[in-house]
Amino acid sequence: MRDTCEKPLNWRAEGTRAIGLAPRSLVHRMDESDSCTRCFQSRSCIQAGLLQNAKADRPVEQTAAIRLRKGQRLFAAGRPLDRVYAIRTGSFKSVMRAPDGRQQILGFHFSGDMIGLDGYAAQVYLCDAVAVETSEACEIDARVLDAAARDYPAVQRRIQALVADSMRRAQQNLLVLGSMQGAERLAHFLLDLSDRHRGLGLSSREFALHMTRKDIGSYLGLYSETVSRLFARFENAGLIQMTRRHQVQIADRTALSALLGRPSVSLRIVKSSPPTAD
Amino acid sequence: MRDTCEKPLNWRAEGTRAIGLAPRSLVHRMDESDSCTRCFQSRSCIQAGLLQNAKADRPVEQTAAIRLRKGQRLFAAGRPLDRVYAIRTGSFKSVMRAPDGRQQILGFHFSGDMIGLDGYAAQVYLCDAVAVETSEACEIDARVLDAAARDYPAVQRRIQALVADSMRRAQQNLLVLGSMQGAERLAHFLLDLSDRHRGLGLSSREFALHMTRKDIGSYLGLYSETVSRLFARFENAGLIQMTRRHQVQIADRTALSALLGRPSVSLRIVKSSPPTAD
DNA sequence: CGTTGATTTGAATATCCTCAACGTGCGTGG
DNA sequence: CCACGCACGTTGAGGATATTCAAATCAACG
Repeated sequence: MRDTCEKPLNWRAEGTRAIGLAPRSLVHRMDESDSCTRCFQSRSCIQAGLLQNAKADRPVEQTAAIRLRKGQRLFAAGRPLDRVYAIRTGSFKSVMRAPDGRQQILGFHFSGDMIGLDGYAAQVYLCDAVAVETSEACEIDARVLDAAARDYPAVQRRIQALVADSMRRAQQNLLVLGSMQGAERLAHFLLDLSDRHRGLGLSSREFALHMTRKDIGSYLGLYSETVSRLFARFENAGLIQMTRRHQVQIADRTALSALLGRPSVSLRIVKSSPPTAD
Repeated sequence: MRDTCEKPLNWRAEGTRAIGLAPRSLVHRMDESDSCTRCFQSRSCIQAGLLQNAKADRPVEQTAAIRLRKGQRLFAAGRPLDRVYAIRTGSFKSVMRAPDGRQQILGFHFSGDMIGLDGYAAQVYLCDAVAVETSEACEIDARVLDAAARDYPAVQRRIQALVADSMRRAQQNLLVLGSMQGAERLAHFLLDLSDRHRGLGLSSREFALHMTRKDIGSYLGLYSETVSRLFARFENAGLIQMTRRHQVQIADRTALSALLGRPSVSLRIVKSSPPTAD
């Protein structure tokens, strides 16, 4: 019943993780650097991850992963939820649009995350999903997923956990927006990203921020200028370092965490731009 | 199979509405002013509403509704979700506590609302539920609910819809906190309450705000002083009128709605406190 | 190499927080 | 029933924080 390849799969960086219950439960494994498209582009990895764990084997259908360029929309709010998506590469943002044109970014999603599940109960997408950069997503048919959930308790539980996460995340963000001020919000954001990157097996110390300052601002309830200034303050205070325009390095994780929990106590300039040789 | 009383039930004001799919689907009906405790205090109304609609009859267990005084807690975040609750009378707030002691109010809930369902997927309560005033709630055993959901698609759908609502509400509030300023947030809050009161068959023009200014502030991401000042500005501008300390009357709904969608344009004093004879 | 969009920086302003004092209403107990 | 105490609410003044508008800089891309 195995189909394509036998190589180890970098489950964490691929769509499979989204549903897969544990790496060892996957049928297919593949090297991180391997790009065996035949396997990646099929729905097989995901379903294999699902069904193998449920102690079943199933024939696998071949479908292409969806590729989106920056700014393109994966799904639109209000549409009936017929598929959910596992992000293979790149990143997406969840955008909510108010009738008056205003928009709010509800979250950012990275490789391995599932998106669309916040609308699972409503059976309707609650927000737009827009690619932050060129990205690929595996589509998972909602009916197939429902069927799997009906037949296999483990799958059912996994889906529930993912839905629960999106609820928890929304409520957590309410706390962030409702009772933190700028510097604290940004610190929280950076630490959250850091943790999630660690979860992906990537560096939690240095990572890319492909979204714009405006996007970060929308997510944090701030204006892009404010975000920009906060980044500058963090850098001056020695908390972070911008290695490139969209690449941040956590220089002092402890001090960043210390920003949480209390108002923006100090943020004194630590190094007044000493002309160091780098 | 019917047990206690045959009188018409004010479904809207009672816990039954929470799950009941439509008033006419209820087995038991009772007059609004009637206090037939035997029926109200039993789980029967709720389950009858559930099961009758699903075209089934079942024996009914007798359990008391829970009565809480102001400030008492119905359930606590982190505990396994073994029951959900339908509010019979009074009101509750959902409170999230951060490890650092800070707290954020996630929502207010009134008679007829179900609470606890935001943690349904997680199988754990995600927040505390605290009585805003003396209140009564009917408990619904999660296992009984699950069983009903398994057996009856209509019940399943109803629960999903309620879970979906709590998700939608959380996301909507993210928009409010993330991209509206004080006056707009309060206007939104008042209009939301107004609509919900209409939904309960109560006046959408005048209603009570039993929660404190501090609670409203926490919910809206503002300080109680700011909330107080905003109320004063609204009253001066002729948008609302405080009939009592905790009773508000929407005087100019159109103008209130107009506050949404754009920044706090004007809020000019309409009547400079003319010494009217009242 | 020029155009475009994003980002940074500056200055002025608005909003909201913070502290403090005072007023009000409510419940308790005399 | 009244007096008291206490929590809540209101109001004011000052300051911190974030917005807003404007201009300059930077980066990416054709």
